Order: sequence, then C-alpha cells, then structure tokens
Amino acid sequence: MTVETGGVDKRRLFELLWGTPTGPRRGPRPTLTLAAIARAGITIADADGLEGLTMQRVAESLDVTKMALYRYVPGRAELVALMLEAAIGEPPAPPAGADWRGRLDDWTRQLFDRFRRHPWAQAATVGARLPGPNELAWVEAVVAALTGTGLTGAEQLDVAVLLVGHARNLAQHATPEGAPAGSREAAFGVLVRGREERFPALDAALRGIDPEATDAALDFGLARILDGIGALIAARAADPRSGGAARRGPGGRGE
Amino acid sequence: MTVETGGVDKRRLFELLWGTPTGPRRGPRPTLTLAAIARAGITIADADGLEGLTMQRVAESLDVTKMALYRYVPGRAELVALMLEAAIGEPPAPPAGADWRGRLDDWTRQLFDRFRRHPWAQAATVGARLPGPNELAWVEAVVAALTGTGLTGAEQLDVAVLLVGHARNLAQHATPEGAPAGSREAAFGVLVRGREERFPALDAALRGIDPEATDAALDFGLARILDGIGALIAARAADPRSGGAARRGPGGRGE
DNA sequence: TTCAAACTGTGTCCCTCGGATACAGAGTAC
DNA sequence: GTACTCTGTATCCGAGGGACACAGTTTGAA
Repeated sequence: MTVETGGVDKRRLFELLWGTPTGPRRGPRPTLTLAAIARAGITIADADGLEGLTMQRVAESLDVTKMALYRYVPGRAELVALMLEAAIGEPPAPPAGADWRGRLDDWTRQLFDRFRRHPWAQAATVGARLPGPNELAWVEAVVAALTGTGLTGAEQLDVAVLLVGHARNLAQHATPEGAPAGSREAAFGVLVRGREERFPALDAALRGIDPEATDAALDFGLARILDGIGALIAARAADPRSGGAARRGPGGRGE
Repeated sequence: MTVETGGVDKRRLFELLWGTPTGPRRGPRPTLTLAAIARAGITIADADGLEGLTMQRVAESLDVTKMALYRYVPGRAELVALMLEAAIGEPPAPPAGADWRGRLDDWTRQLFDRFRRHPWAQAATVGARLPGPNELAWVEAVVAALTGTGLTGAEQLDVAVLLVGHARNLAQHATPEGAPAGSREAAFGVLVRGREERFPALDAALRGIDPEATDAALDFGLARILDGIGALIAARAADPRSGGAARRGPGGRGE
C-alpha cells in the first residue's frame, strides 16, 4: 500500500522540472543526483508499482537515509512527477519522409510503448499536472506534425489530447509484454456467461471473437482517429471553413 | 494523503459487485448497507478526492466505528470499487430514434458527465479491474448500438474501449463545472513563453487560440472518432472485407 | 422456553509510511 | 583559520489501514 500525497509544492516542482541545474557553492558536495533518484524510483515502481514506491525503499536502493531524499525532493508527489518526466523521456524523431499521418501514427505507438514499459505512469498522470520539458516536447511534436494541415492551433492541441489519451488508455489494457490474445474474451466472458439475457449484444460480440487473434485495440482506435483527422483535413483543404468540432449526433444534449 | 491499497480481494469483490443480496439469518440485523456505505464514500470523495477518503471519515459520516465497515467491505480498495460502480450508475437509455452515431455520441457525453461529476473516478479506473454490472452495462450499450453495422465483435469492443478512454481522458482536463475557456492557453503559455525556440510549433498554435473560445476538446475528439468509425462502417457496407484495423502509417512498427 | 450458534459493532493494538525537526560533520569563501 | 552554509542522519510524530478478541444481539433448534 502506498501513500499518495495530495498536496504538491508547485513552486518547487516547477524549479525541479524546468530549472537549470544550479550548482551550489558552499557545504559538502551532494552524493546524489535528481536523475539518479528518479532512476531509482523508476526501477522500484516498474517492479512493484506506485504502491511499492516508498521513500524508504528509494533511499535504501541509493544507500542513503530516507530523510536524505528530502534534501533533493520536497516529497513523494514531486518525486513521482520527476520519475514520470524521466520515464516518458524525449519524444522520438519523426520518421524520415513521413506525412502528418505517418508521424502521428509513429508518435502514438512510441508513447504507448513508454506507458506500457512503465505501468505506474498511468496512475501518475491523473488529474491536473505541471508538465515537464519532455512532456511538453511530446506535445510540440504533435503540433509540429500538424502544422500546415489547415487545422487551427486549438484543434492541433485537441489532437494531441486525443492521441495521448488513446496511447495512455490502451497501455492500461495491455500487459507489459505484448498484447494478450483474446484476453478480453476471457475477462468479459466469465461475467457474461450465465447472464446472456442481460448482456445480449455483448454475448453475441464475444462469441464472434477468435481467441487466437491478437488484440488490436490500439491499431483499431488509432486508425479510426487518424481517419477522422484525415477527413477533417481533407474537408478543410476543399473548403477552409468546413466542419469543425461542432458536429453532434441527433441525441447530443448541448451542455 | 491517502493510502491506496495494492491488494484487492478479487473473490470477495466479485461477490460484492455481482452477488445477490443474500440476507443472512442469525445475529443482529446490520445497521448499514453496502449502498449506504458506498454513498457515504462517494460524498466524501466528491468533496475531497480519493486522498480525503479514509475509513475513519466514512465511518464517522455513518455514525459507526471504523472497524464496523470491515464487516461489509474487505478493505479500502474494494470500497473504492463499489463507489465507482455506484457513481457510474446505469447507462442511459439510447435517444429515441437515434442511429449508431447518435447513440454513441450521447453515450460518450453521458459517461463524460459521470466522470466529471466524480473526479476521483479517474484515479479509480487505473489498471486492471473487475468490472461491475453497471460498468458492463455501459459496454453492452455500445455493442448494442453497433450491432448490425458490419463491425466484428472485437471491433465493437474496440470502439467501447476507445470511447471510454476519450470520455475519461477529457473529464481529466475539464473542471467539475463546465469547460474552461482558454485555460490551455494559460497553462501551456506560461511554459512556452520564453522558450519559443524550443517549442516553435506549440508557440504558433497557442498564438492562434482565442482565449474567449470555449474548450471543445471533447466535441472535437468525439467527432473525429465517430467520423473514423463512420468511414469504416461505410467501407464495410460497400465491401464487407475492406479496411480492418490493420492499417498502419509508414512509420508504424509492427509489434 | 431455553440455549447454543452465528453474526454485528466496538475497543485496542500494531505496522507502515510520509514528513518535521534538531544536530553533527563537511566543504567553501573571506 | 574561521565562520558560514549545505549535506546526511537520528529521532520523533501523526495519520491511516487493518488484525484480533470480546461483548452484545438475534434466531433457530432442542
């Protein structure tokens, strides 16, 4: 079980994430590094999740006392933020010669991979956060890929939100090692079996699933999203003031 | 700060979520109800988040001792699961006369609303979970809406995953009370300002944003997703074995 | 009618974990 | 060399989840 600190020292976290590594002058030289601490935390969280991440364990793995960590990090919450920034890392260079679609496709898969390698990153990205340089660089990559496509700035950011969400969500369903074949059938099947009258459509859908087929939810969703974006870009190219984000279904209730 | 119990008693949780309310015979009649406990927990979490949810506080609000709760719930993790199931509630009836698109549009907005009303639900839906009857009913609604569209069972489930993800992710960015106008500009702007050479595309995108415009990320993403699904359905109608989920961009690396 | 079994709520205790604080040693600037 | 400052440490505290034994209550069986 792990404690999830509610309060985050935003001022201090901003300095940690965005500040320049100002070397202090007086006093003994620090034995640790922010990067080393984050790395140690990542190793632990990768193995045992955020619940397994305790200041004590991080300190032990660095051969220091627990309280020594507080000389570098204000608290656990900020440590997790640093870990996230380090685990996500810099965005990859866009594939050579790729158009916007190729770039976004690759981008999403790479991000998915990062999330899958660090399952705790899921939990570390809930709620309002202060993004770090790396995180912002990922967003920059999406916007850059969409520059010149006719989408507005707001829409470009919307795409980033959409793709981040997809990558993040699918990492949740996937095991750390590849996509599980027909695991959904197993998970849902147990619940639906015996309750077919309550979940008739679900039952029918599950019956149609080939347990041998690999789970392609990432591919499927990504293809749909990119198709949708492509349609908008094409429409914009034909008529610059066409179909924005206001399209709603017949049952949509305006908010 | 709150403790997030790692281990969940799956066997017991299954009974709690799916079991029939078997009335025990002997002994004093219980003063509490699972539903009442969940409701109390929801009230607290709505106000102070999951960090504010402690067994002590839940017990106090019910005028019982902390340990009395353990007669009903194995632990905190299971309580959160019950709260989630209750907070999500039953899915809404599909809008009368709506096609698949109208149904899914409405469905997503309704789910978004549930998530927005209970911000903690975000954090409560990370990682592999055992879905409750309500949660499964929501999935059933999506699959039912897509029955007869030509999508395979697996694809119908993929759509459900996609839409849940979108609703969930956007609830994270939205404030509990409506969409914040141009808040993104404020959040990102501070970080980009002064670092324009590092985030040139982002800077350009932010400059193009009207701070007065309402944040339409939910609408935008939803429209793109539904457009993409519509394109697939149309293609399937024209040629039953056309474009599945395998379409990849040039940079896509097969897994 | 009696009594044992089963179940409920309580009081007490323990462990883990984040964090505050005071202190001792190390290194640097004057 | 000396005063200042920064680092790591030791100790302590409170919050929180959960175990456990016990007392009271209700019901079914004798």
